[in-house]
Amino acid sequence: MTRDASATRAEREARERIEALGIDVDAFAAVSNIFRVANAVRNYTERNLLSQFNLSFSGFTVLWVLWVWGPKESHALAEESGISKSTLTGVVKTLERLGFAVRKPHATDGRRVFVQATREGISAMRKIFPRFNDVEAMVTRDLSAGEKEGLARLLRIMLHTLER
Amino acid sequence: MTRDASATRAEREARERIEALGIDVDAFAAVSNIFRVANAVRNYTERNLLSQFNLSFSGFTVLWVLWVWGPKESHALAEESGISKSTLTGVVKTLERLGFAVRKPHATDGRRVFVQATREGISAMRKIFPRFNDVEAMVTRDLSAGEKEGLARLLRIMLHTLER
DNA sequence: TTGAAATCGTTAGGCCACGAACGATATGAT
DNA sequence: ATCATATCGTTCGTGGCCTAACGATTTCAA
Repeated sequence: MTRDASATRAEREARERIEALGIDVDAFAAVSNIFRVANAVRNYTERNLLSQFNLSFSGFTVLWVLWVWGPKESHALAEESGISKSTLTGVVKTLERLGFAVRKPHATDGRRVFVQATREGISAMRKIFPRFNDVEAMVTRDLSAGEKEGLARLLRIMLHTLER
Repeated sequence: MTRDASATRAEREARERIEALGIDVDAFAAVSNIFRVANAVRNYTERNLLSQFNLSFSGFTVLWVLWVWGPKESHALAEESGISKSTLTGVVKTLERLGFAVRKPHATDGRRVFVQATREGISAMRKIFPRFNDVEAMVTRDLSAGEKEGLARLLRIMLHTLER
């Protein structure tokens, strides 16, 4: 069968080892599979796509945010990218080295810094993003459109739960 | 409303910026939300639970695998934990320093190494895992049991797709 | 108007992440 | 028995990732 949604061997093992402890097995299955999929997709895209552009997954994410939102201040860029500001400092340094982004000082506030994508950064994203989306389509190819929407809906509920 | 599954602002922005490019928007929404949730839950557990035991998320994962499966050879342990063997070397070093795991040479093959959890490692996992599961239950608290199962099912389909 | 407090991005230190290359060991063909 | 080949875990180099602490700057109250 093409769509094998039975529990993996790891899950069955875990279930046996754990059953006595009063564990919420549904929550465990849902969350641990989120980690598995995220990890697998991240590794796949880094190896097979992003490495060709010398981009890490985080570098790609940050550049993507800059592409979609336009110039952003550091703290907002970090938050939107899901990384800490100190990590962002390093990532932006790498993006600058690659010629994909630049830092711009704030006009009136000497503490603040804008980051914006360069023309090369934009141009690279226009090449990369469709291919990234190809990977997204590939990894979800055994889900129907309705299932993809349902998946996204459930995940958004979780995000909303986490944001409180 | 308690369950807000409408698209986030980021998603709406992205959609506008992207619509012209022939992108698979359902795949995009599904996959990008997987990353968002995984990232958020990982950060949450590292900050609020694992840090108390000096464990990183990877350290926790590896120790969890050892707890569930018993002693494992390095390559299998790395694979099951979703990290590379070179990363595993470092993580096991940390676990050894914490007293949570030990390395055991293979009886007849000088190249191979077993890793196994110590009594302290097992004891720590018995404390940590229920609390980890509490977090899993918390982040999925706005999903019904059926929705959690459905979520896990869709993710397993994706894993199966990726494993080919 | 000066001095405490808040806020900004960066740095420092530690661990984790990968691929590539390495030394040690084992295997298999001749 | 020997030598090429394969396989194992580790090391190396580079970069990402975090928190805590820092200097620089701004804000705001006295």
